[in-house]
Amino acid sequence: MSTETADELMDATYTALCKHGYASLRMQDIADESSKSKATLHYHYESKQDLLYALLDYLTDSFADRIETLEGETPIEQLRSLVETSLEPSEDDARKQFRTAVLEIKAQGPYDDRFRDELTAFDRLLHDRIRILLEDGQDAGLIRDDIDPNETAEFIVTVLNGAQTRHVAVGHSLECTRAMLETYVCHQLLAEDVDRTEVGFE
Amino acid sequence: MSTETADELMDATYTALCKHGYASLRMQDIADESSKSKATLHYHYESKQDLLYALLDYLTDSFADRIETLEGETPIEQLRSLVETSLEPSEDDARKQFRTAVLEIKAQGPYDDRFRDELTAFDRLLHDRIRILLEDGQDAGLIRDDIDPNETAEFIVTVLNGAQTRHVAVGHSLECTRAMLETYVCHQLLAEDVDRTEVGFE
DNA sequence: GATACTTGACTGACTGGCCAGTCAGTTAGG
DNA sequence: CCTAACTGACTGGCCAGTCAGTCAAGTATC
Repeated sequence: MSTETADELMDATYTALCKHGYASLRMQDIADESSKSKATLHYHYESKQDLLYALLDYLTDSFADRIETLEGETPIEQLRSLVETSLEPSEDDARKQFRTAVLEIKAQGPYDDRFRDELTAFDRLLHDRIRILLEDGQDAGLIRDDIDPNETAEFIVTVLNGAQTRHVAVGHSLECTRAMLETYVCHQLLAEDVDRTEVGFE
Repeated sequence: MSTETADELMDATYTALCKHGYASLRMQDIADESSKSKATLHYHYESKQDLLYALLDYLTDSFADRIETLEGETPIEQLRSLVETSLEPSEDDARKQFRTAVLEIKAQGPYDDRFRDELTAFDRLLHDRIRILLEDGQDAGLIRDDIDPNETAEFIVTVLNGAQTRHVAVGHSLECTRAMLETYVCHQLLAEDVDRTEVGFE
């Protein structure tokens, strides 16, 4: 399969997944989003599951790239940027639909080993990135030395997951969680002698 | 329909939902868990969806009862008890399977108004209960006056959601989140002049 | 107290629609 | 030619929902 075709199919799968959701996603929906027929999808991919696994790989890779370089001078600002990306409001439907599809897939984790592995990779990427930001923050004297970067990163990842789940399930505001997380970072994590305004706090 | 039959069908639906998950739940699975036939389920309930809506009502009611009275003398201890119930480890599979099914249903929120309404009721029950505990804690002088009980309750509900999502999706430990939440309460919420040992902190 | 009628609960067997996956081809580039 | 890419038409399994009936527990009628 040519790279263009592969990319086209990944795009089509992504679009169809967002549009229809995981549960009611049909191979025909994916074909409809591409220039290829349903039979062609089966020609390139063993099964519908395989196609979805390929999409998850693809998304994980692009997520890894995206969190590599973050906006902001200090680790604190970079952390803020990471959080803002994760909790960016779904003004257009597209983002919320994607988050919904991801949540559907998360709920399939226990039934599908491959999904769980992909989700675990995703989770770990995010966790490790945050842990490193916290460690960098400690090295720069911006973050208290008495917090555990590992556990704190776990906590932040959990909060991000919670915000996304509630956003999808009950329409809860992402912004509300973002604000609480900002407060948490400012009061619990920031070293006492740091000038708040220097790291973007009011 | 007699109350016994109704209860039996709710039990059967609950058991089948946990055993098979939402996505692959068939009417036959539910019938298999009860003494009735599949056709009887359709006799009592318009559709499979209706049966599930009835189950959610049933579960929401029993959840409301359960959070009414919480173990513990002080609001702090009661909050701890509520958190522990929400994050009780899934030593037996049953609890994890139920959490998985709930997550599957949460991910259906955007596609099903009735589900979203039920989920919203559930979310609000939990949020309001926590808000009241925080307010009681403020009245008793146990919790800082400068935190907003409403926003803080939102934050805690979000953390609980996140813990459950990660637990289901990637098998992340619930205990780990429980511990971080304990620290959060102790450092961010507890009033400064409170003797930590009096409210169960080490 | 026997007979017929009614009704609610229940069921086995069936149907119709849906959809992943298959297959026997066609087409185009090398 | 040969092969990889591609396709329309088809198939088989699955499952929610339907239907024509059974059955037992009333309840009215004589």
